[in-house]
Amino acid sequence: MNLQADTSGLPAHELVYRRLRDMILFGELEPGQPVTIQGLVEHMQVGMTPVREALRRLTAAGALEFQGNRRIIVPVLDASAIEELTLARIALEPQLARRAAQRCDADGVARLGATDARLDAAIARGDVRGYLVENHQFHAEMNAIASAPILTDLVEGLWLRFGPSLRVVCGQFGTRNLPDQHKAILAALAARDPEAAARAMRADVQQGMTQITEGLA
Amino acid sequence: MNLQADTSGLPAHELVYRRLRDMILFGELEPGQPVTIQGLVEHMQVGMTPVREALRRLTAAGALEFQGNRRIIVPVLDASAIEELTLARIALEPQLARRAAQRCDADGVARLGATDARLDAAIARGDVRGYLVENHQFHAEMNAIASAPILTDLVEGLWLRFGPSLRVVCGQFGTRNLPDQHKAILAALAARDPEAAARAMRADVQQGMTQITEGLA
DNA sequence: CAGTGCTAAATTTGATCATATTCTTGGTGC
DNA sequence: GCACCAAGAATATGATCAAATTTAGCACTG
Repeated sequence: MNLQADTSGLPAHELVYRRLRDMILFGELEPGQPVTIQGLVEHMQVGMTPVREALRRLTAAGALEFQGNRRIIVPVLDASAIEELTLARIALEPQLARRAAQRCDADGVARLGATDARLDAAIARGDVRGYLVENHQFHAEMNAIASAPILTDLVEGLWLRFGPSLRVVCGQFGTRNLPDQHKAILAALAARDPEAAARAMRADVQQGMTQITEGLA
Repeated sequence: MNLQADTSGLPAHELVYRRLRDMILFGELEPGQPVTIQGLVEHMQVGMTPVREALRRLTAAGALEFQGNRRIIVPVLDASAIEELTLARIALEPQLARRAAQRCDADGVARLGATDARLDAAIARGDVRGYLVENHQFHAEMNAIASAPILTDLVEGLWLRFGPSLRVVCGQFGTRNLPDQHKAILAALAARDPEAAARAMRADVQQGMTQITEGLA
């Protein structure tokens, strides 16, 4: 399982992008925090051109927000943003689960099961970052099985938008009280039942987004 | 009606982005065509940094495709890409129509009606580019009424993905045979009937994507 | 002798950086 | 409280380096 897929030879702007994306997804940046080009230039030991390109990609995806005044910040989600994100996730992610159930083989179920076990372990030891990483990994692996690159792209963009806020909520409550529907999803995939997979995913999304809503209220 | 909203004072990378986006949406680029940084630098009389940033934004949105070899091309859609785009549009755009119907006032209906009239005029005079511009404008105005910035962003990204291919299809058949559901959408908005608006939008999307599928077959 | 395929030089294109310029902002004096 | 000035940050350019593609030359084979 090679999470850290060979980074040598990749252009600097790609590496900066990935590091920033992980920082957003896994909670090293918090909502409202300003992100400066110069700060990243120093922090990452690279010129400003690659930094600028990475920031453009992330602002284009909505993972960062461009304030008119040449300032960039990590977006702060209001109630209506959360509502839109919920709507979009519920519209898209069950579709991916459905496709995954149609294409999943025993090997895929096994890999997802292993990821889910690592997720449970992270919860058990109270490891917030581990939870965020494995939870994302679980969904990413499922999306890979669905082999729908465009839908997966869209969904990844949504995750980037709520990543920092999810981290805030987890930071408040720790890893207690983090129920998910992963067992039901796994069962549906193993049974090759697309509709059950879609239903379980819908429930998982709904549950996750409710947590964000309540945590930020 | 100020389409060309004040461009003075905007940074060069923003202007390059908008020009490129319009070229993609309204058919000045065709699927498979390579897009080079240096070419754009000459064509647009700006330095390479702004061009690079605009290209990163567009590749992040899926409007352009990054070939591993440092080359960028306009994406060529295969059947499965069209299927995914159709799925995503049907999942999202009816939702926007529903919200628009809930928030639309008489003024909004009037503006949309005017845009649709210009669209019909463009079809009547066989103006393919005019058709593409006004068709996009119609949907953009409706999305503005829906006031759901995140969903609108997502949908705009989808349009960027199929823009060049839509242009190819229109180029083949001219503006004959370009039916749409705009009259039904307008009626639903005027009647403040969210479900009818969603149904009509679903039909409009389905119709448009079917045309692309058949045109490229 | 013509055609094919390989190798290497040349050209084109992309990536990065250092630097100059412009804009925003926060402080200072009136 | 308002105008002005200085500091810092973002924007934009051109130069430089690296990588990839194309082209040209050459040998080899049918």
